[in-house]
Amino acid sequence: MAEPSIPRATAKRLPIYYRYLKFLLDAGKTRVSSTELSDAVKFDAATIRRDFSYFGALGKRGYGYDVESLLDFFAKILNQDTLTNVALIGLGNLGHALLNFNFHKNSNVRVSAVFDINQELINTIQSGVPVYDIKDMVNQIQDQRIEIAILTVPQSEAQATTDLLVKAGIKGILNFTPLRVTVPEKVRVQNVDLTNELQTLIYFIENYSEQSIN
Amino acid sequence: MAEPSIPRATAKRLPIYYRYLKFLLDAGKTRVSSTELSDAVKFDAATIRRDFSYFGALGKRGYGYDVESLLDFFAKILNQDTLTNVALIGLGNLGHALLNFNFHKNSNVRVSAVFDINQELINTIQSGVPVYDIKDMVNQIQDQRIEIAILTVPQSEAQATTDLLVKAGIKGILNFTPLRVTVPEKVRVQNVDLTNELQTLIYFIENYSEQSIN
DNA sequence: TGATAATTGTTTTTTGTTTCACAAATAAAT
DNA sequence: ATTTATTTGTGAAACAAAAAACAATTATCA
Repeated sequence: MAEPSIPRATAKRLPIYYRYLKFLLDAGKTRVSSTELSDAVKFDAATIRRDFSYFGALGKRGYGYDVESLLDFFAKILNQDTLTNVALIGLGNLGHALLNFNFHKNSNVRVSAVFDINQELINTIQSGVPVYDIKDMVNQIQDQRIEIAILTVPQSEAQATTDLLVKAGIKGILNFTPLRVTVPEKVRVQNVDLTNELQTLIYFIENYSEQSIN
Repeated sequence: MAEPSIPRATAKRLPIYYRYLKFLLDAGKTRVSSTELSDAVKFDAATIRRDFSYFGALGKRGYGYDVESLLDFFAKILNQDTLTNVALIGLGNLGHALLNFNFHKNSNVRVSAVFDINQELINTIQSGVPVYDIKDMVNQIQDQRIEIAILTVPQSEAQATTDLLVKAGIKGILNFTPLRVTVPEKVRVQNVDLTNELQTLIYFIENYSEQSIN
């Protein structure tokens, strides 16, 4: 692949562009300007043009961007042709919700294995996905060549479970626990901290007047 | 309050500091250094010292920070003495999970009202919280003086529901829908986009070698 | 008590990101 | 055909955040 390494801030916006372009295509739109995109995705139009320009000249001056070809381009960039299997670790409240959350509907991601310690769940199929004993996690992840895990275990188990994931050779963890887990350099962790999001929102409301946090 | 307006990046870290300090206090620790904090929360020690210094000289050179007084300080900053009631809009998969997700356990936040369109749920109590008809949302939110909403309705309803929330005078929305909703300046939106988080994680794994995204 | 080690608070530097502003290119209109 | 309106792509400026570096201060220990 070896794309020219794009700024991180840009990389985080790519899936948002992709999703909205898909929406536009479905809606039958053939062209779109950076200003229109800006209205929809709420990033400054200049930011959008700059983001796109990292990948070359994708638009046409005086015209805008061709929806279909731009979408095709981003599909390639984001590897939308390849299905990514992810493991879900921990089938509590949030785990269940994420299992039913249809990642697959708008993306190339599918939960293909669930791990838990609850004997009642182990060896059952939940929402179409097999549930395994967490004791078999390392082997299963290796056998199934899964590289991404969604972590929704209790905080107290977070580090130990992460260590197992690392041992299994996982490359990325979407961490829903409030613990900031420790991993080797090569493993990437993306934290989703719901309590934190809410508290930050409250803090901003109480202490700032202007808009937008993201 | 009118604190000297702190950088946004710092503000986002405050709840994380707060939570970890609470953990330290519970564990019986009386002092902590920026280096120790750095190990736990994964921000550079210099960043942590800088963050704290926006609030004055909270530490002691050669010693570190006193856990209890630092915690007290952050509790005030984050208004931890006041309970914040939030409304949950939409009781689907994710809504249920968030209702059972114990925000209250580590924070001053509580879901105090749920709104949905499902007649089977309306006027029942779910996980200790009353469910109202979404038709009564504007009135209820105003009567109960709720200022924050968690939005977990289907994407197709997201903008219309947001418009109602704005009408009801809500000040902040934690938006779990993939739609980037449009709101007036004064209303703050924090987007939590799960598909996006996963796709970003995958993109980073495939295209970058170094660590950490947040 | 004096020397050494630890650790903060802050200045400076570096890095990263966003936005402005406008020339270049194109499309649309007359 | 020519003019006018649009819209990109990008250099430069502005802004924001992170990290390095280190003086100042305090603790600890011999």
